[in-house]
Amino acid sequence: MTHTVNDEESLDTVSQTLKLLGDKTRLTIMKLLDEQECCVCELVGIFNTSQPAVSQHLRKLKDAGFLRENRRGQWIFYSANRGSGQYELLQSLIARLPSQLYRIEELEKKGLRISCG
Amino acid sequence: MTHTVNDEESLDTVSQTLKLLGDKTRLTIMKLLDEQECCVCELVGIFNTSQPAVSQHLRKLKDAGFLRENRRGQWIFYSANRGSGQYELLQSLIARLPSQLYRIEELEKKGLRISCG
DNA sequence: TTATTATATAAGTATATAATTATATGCGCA
DNA sequence: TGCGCATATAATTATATACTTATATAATAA
Repeated sequence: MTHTVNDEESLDTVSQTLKLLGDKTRLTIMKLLDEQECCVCELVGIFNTSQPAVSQHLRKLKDAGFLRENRRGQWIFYSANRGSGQYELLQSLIARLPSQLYRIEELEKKGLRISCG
Repeated sequence: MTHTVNDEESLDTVSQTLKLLGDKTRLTIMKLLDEQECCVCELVGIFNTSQPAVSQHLRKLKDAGFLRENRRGQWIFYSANRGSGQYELLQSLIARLPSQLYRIEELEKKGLRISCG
């Protein structure tokens, strides 16, 4: 058995995934969205970045197949796509991270939670 | 139990590690060096990059604690540092990748192998 | 010692990435 | 319809990253 094209693809796929998750904001977003569906404005309230910055991170994660989106009225709720072919890899990474649910609780204290879901 | 400083560190540590390994060349280097100790000139022969480029990748990996170095004469041999605190994370990633030993075999065929080790 | 080989580092350049600002789109409601 | 809010996209700017070229360091061998 020798080197195959699939081998190369595996290196490409994994390195691209790691590059995507090698950003602290995106990694945190994935951890949180694996625990709890959130809309964009909640994520904006949680992270110290602008709405476009959050949108752009979400776009990259969605393009890679890591997110599901779910519109309800004017809000778009995002959550981890557990059907992604890369979900197991994602899971093995975020399982190491502390829960981010406390961020949602902080949002609630500030009255910024969108609870229409 | 609430949010702690360690939690933040975990997010920082993991995201930095993923950023480091989110480069295809570095990821491949780590896979290979986990299987087989190699010197710099062998890695230069294997990857299509210059010697300084390889050196710079090795430096980053070494700074992160992922590599052990071992000088023998004029050669410096690198291998995965299995004692790294992050080795388990590293292992969970590279275990998914195909063996890179075929690259060593190709080197041998070209007569570029440093077999003094 | 000098020459040669292996490796590292520094400086510069090119490219990629993330963030901001500005604008567009889409939905709900008066 | 028109307005306000949520989100997305485009364009720009700032920053980070990877690579190249040039040079320095270290070891060996003549």
